[in-house]
Amino acid sequence: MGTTRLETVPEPKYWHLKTVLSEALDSEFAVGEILPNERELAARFGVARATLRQALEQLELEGRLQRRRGVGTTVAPPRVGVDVNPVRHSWPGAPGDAWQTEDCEETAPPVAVAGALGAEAGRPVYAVHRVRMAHGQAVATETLYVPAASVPGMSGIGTEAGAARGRAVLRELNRLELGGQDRAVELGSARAEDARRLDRLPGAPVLVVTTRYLAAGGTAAVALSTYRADTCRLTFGDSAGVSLLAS
Amino acid sequence: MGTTRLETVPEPKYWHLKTVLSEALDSEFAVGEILPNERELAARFGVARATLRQALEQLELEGRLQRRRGVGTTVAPPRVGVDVNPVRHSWPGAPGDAWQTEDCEETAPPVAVAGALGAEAGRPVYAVHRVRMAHGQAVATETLYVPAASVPGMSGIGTEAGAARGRAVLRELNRLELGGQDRAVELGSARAEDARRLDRLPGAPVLVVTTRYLAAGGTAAVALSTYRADTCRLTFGDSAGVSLLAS
DNA sequence: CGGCCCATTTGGTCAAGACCAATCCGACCC
DNA sequence: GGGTCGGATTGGTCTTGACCAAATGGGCCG
Repeated sequence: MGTTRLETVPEPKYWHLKTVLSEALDSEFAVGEILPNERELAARFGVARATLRQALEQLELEGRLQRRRGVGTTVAPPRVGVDVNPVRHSWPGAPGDAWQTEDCEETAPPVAVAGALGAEAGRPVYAVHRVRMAHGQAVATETLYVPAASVPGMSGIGTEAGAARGRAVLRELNRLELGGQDRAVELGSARAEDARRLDRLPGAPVLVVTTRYLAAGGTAAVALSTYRADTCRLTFGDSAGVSLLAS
Repeated sequence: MGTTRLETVPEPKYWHLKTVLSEALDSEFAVGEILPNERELAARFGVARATLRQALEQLELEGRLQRRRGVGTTVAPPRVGVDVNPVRHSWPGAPGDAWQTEDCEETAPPVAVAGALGAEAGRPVYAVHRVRMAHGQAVATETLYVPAASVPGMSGIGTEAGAARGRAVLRELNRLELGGQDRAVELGSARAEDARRLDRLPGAPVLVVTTRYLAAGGTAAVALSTYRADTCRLTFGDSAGVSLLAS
């Protein structure tokens, strides 16, 4: 990464800058390596720091960079493929399960959730909070909403601790005959609560996955999952889901 | 939306601002309505224009707003659900097909694509370019890579026009026994070419879908699709994929 | 030695102002 | 009537400069 000056070009400076940096990342830096700090990079390219940051933000959005206040900007490893179609036996307690149940509360569901649950609207639900780990870091949070009426075996542990109670809900739900799933994926920004769990700043880009678990009687449960968009590639199906983005 | 002043808060101003604006959008604005311009909004909230823009960018990322230079900032309609699991008969020519084939070229595939195609690496492929329409606007672009050897019936129309040639490739591909698909979804930023087709600025956030079409002999084709992240909610399965994000 | 504290480093936030470029629309001319 | 030119409007880009907050690491103190 030399002391290349930007010329007057029809395209925005930050866009050109992003291209230059991207090529430099490919050829001159190793994963995990730390870049010069923003003030020095800006000076080296002859642009304002704000302009440089615009380029860095794009690269971070694409999962090429990782920035941490007080530490620096490092080259990010390739995105990790995360299967959103976990086979049934990978639910809590089973081997290979990457989800960690953290809490469970009995509450009135948000309106959107109540609507998705159909006839069960307005009735109390269990909200089970889970976190998904990959490579030692949290990559996703999830809230699973289960109508209380669907898991009748729960009455015995009404006041138990959150995590254990959540595992019990999932165990009961696992006993039901589930007829399939129904998913949607969209872009969102992390709420303060999710950002904290994912070790990100509020507003960080996340992939929001909405799942409906279907049963004979209708919708057995719905889940709202948020995956770190910078580090995750969501896969559907058996393979690892090769990325063609490098092309 | 009154002349509310921001107080000194522990959270960033743009974050608070985003919350205030978001609530105002829910209660005081209709879809399609145009907001006051950025300079006036900034003055009204007593912040710098850059700070206001940070809040607007977040809201645009979440699909709440739509901004167009020279026009203004308008309230965006809810995201449109787009099924990425099109049934087979919806391929070109069939009724209900939202894809429009635009061009087709015979070329050497990018390395990432060659790798995904396995044994066919290095061999020439057809690159079919398509655009997906929804509600009268382009919401996705796609490049489908098919090994030339897989569609032998093409020799007769080698020099034909792009779009017609592309449709022929798809028709031939459709004759093969396809064994299923394999998908991955990740966040990306629109390349200049895709941005132009999607009526967005370069770097706009997109959902990148990588699809492998499987056949008996291995991978029959791969597709790289980019969906407008601001306007699309990708759905998998039969239902419309209700969004719980409003909660 | 062990733990606390503080200066340094680094990215994050914010301000004020300038100019650029896409768009729109009315005035004008043919 | 219809096309064309030109300002006015609006979001997009860029600069300079300042301060804030998380993280680190070295040094001091018990």
